Amino acid sequence: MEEQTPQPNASVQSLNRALDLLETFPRLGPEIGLSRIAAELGLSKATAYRLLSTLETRGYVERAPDSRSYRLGLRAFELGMYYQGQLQVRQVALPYLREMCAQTGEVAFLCVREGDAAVCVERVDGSVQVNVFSLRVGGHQLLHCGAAPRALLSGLSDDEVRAYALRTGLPACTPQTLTRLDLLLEDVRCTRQQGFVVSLDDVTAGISAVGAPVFDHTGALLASISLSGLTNRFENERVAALGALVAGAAQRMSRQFGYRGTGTANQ
Amino acid sequence: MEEQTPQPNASVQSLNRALDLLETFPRLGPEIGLSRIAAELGLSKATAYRLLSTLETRGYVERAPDSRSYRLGLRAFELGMYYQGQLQVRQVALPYLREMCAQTGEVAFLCVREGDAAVCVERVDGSVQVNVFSLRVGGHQLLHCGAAPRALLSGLSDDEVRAYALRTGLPACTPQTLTRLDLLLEDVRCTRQQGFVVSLDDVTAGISAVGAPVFDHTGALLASISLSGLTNRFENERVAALGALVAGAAQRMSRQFGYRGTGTANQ
DNA sequence: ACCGCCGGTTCATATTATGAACCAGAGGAA
DNA sequence: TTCCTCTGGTTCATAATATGAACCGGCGGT
Repeated sequence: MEEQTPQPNASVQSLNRALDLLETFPRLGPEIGLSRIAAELGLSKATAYRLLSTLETRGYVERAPDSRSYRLGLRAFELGMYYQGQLQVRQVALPYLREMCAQTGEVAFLCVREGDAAVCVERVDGSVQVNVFSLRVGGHQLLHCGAAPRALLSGLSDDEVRAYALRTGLPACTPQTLTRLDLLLEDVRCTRQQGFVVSLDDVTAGISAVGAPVFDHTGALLASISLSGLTNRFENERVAALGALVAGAAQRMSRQFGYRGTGTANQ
Repeated sequence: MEEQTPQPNASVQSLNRALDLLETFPRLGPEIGLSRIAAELGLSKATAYRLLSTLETRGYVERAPDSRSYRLGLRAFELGMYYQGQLQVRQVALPYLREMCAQTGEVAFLCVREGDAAVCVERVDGSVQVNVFSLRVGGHQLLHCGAAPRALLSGLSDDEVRAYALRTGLPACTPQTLTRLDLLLEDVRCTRQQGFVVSLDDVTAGISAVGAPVFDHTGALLASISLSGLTNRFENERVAALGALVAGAAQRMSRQFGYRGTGTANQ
């Protein structure tokens, strides 16, 4: 209770604690015990227990089969799926993702930005089976690693990219990850010019992708799409073709949202 | 503040209010204004605003593009997808769902029980395009309508079925819905005997399905699977074949969970 | 039989959430 | 234009609310 919260806005602390609690499950493994949770959040067991009880009766938290520890509950899932179903950019994107998959056999992703991360909101698999993607639907990825994330990054201004680099420090996923700001800025400009990102092994070794950003009628960055697959299927000429494909799809999507620009320098 | 909550367990009321608020979005449309929310929840605007602000800074609520009204946020989606990814029954079920789809061309569902409703946690589409299913992934359905829901119902005891009927009143979705307790009990017993449910137009006209329950090693009901499609593809002989297929898949799943019984009367 | 740890519970305390009343601004009507 | 009525947002004194130290009873290992 000896907090010195600057209180930037009105806020409800017990709700914040409950949200911290819910987010503990993804952080610390699917099932956690009461004492662990309390310790982790810096709460007394009583407080943690009350929060857990409330969340449990509401279905946002379940008891594990051993009935000792807790895990995330079904209601959380229901809310999340409702969000996905309502997301209009997803509705617009789905046919394009399917089309790209059918044409190429690769895997198509749709991502939106959340702060410094890209969140994958949809994935459509093509004919080629690949299961080593680090990006799950509903999962995060920093904006400078991967095709769809970097497509989002390229939709930001240079200043925003610089600020992003300062905040995150551009950690590397693989030796191919762009970890220097100057190279990243250059890449971002190149991306804006040709209309698509090329990502070769920069998030997972052996996985490559191409991606492109989607804008709305105000020119604001809305989402990004990508085509991912095994690196050995991404040789030079095909990369150009795939890039043109995603860039074209992204541009048609942007038009559908009323965007009048091109998002590229040529064309 | 003049509540007479019997307080069955420890509970945090501001958290309850926040959860009510989140659940308001699925109930009352994707985007809602502050005043509407406050009125709907019986809160003062100040309280609703504080809850919304907290949820918004945490990403569980977003502002609509018009920046006046609120909608569900990306974090809710992330949590939900984490739940789905961790759900072990889904991991086990997926190959079976895919197999059934590939063999039949129909659409396969996986449902789990949540109180009086079945919640769809996975859907795998076959070769036949059908988009009129009332059951979305993450969506509800009362237990007495539809193949997968009724498969869950058949996993309950007769007394539980009776209690369910009393609670819900067995509302009808279509003229084919079983709305009489005696018929429902008979159907449930029949289901247990033959090992699968047959659902003909009882939730949506023109849509039929077969389903079967999945049990764990303690014999507790874990989930149910179903195959759904256009009714004109569900003539008598094929229904029997499809029923045997889902019942077999469900039984193999149950075995995988350590269930030693058969769940049926024959075999 | 012991000990330590677990989840769960109690209760006096004061921190915390509360809503009536209040702004400022947007949009419609006249 | 002016007026009016909505909206979302803010303030502040009040008391209702959440809080954690200390406490159980039970389980598992030693």
